[in-house]
Amino acid sequence: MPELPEVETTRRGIAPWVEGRVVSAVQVRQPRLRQPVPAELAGLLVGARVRTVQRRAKYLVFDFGQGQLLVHLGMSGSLRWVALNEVPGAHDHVDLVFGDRALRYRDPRRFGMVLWQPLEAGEHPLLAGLGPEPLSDAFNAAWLLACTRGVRTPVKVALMDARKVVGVGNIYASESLFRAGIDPRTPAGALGPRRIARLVGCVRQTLAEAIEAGGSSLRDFVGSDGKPGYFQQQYFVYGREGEGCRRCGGGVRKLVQAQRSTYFCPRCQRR
DNA sequence: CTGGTCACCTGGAAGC
DNA sequence: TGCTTCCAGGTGACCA
Repeated sequence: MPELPEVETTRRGIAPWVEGRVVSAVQVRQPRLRQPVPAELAGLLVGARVRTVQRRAKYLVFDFGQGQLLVHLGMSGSLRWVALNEVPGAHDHVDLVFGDRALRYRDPRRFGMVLWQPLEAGEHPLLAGLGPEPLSDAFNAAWLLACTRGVRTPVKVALMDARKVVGVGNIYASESLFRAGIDPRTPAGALGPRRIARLVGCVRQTLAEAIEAGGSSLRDFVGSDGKPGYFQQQYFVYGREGEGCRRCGGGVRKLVQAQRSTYFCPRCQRR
């Protein structure tokens, strides 16, 4: 997916277009996403007005008053604001139509989701139990320290645990740990208050800078205005195995943790 | 509870 | 050129 910065960039890109507008039609070409797109989606949304477009973790939350449309972009999803007469491609699975324009959901790998949560049902189960937003005050050193005590999981894997903090994906987990000077293999519970505090700051800084940069330019991501053009962010370590560390010049190494690639500099990052 | 593994799906790149 | 294999931004479900 788009990691959190891409989701936030998408939100900022589409919100001005869809907020306040009324859905005139819904087109579902492929309902088989990670979870099925609700069959009654058109009946629920046609005639309803988008109040706000918010984000919780990597979910986009379209508030319609009587309920929320949750959109998760999975690994390869994107949302674009298109002219209705633009011919949909093979992986353009869902359109929310607003007059002569549409919000078009594309997702080649179909790991994403489009879900409906009625107002009376409260918080969606997938959102319940999520940890704090990384850029909120609730994600602080005291919290991370508390929820890593006794945890033997490598800190990189722990950072990607949504119960501890949401929105830290595979790229930014490696990047944050590089900035913090922490070896990704360190058991989370072995980090003391000072290093935990440093890590919290580095996570926030890494994500904030990426959002500022407009998200990273990745193969499947297309800007919400239709231009495929966020500039590629310069990563410290991600995807740079064998290349020189930008800080010390030493070789960046790659290892696999929990079936995901981790990149780090063994000289700059310590246990 | 924790920690580890698997599954879902397509496409692009690398390898032969 | 063409076929095969590997790998990719996520995360819920399942198991010991």
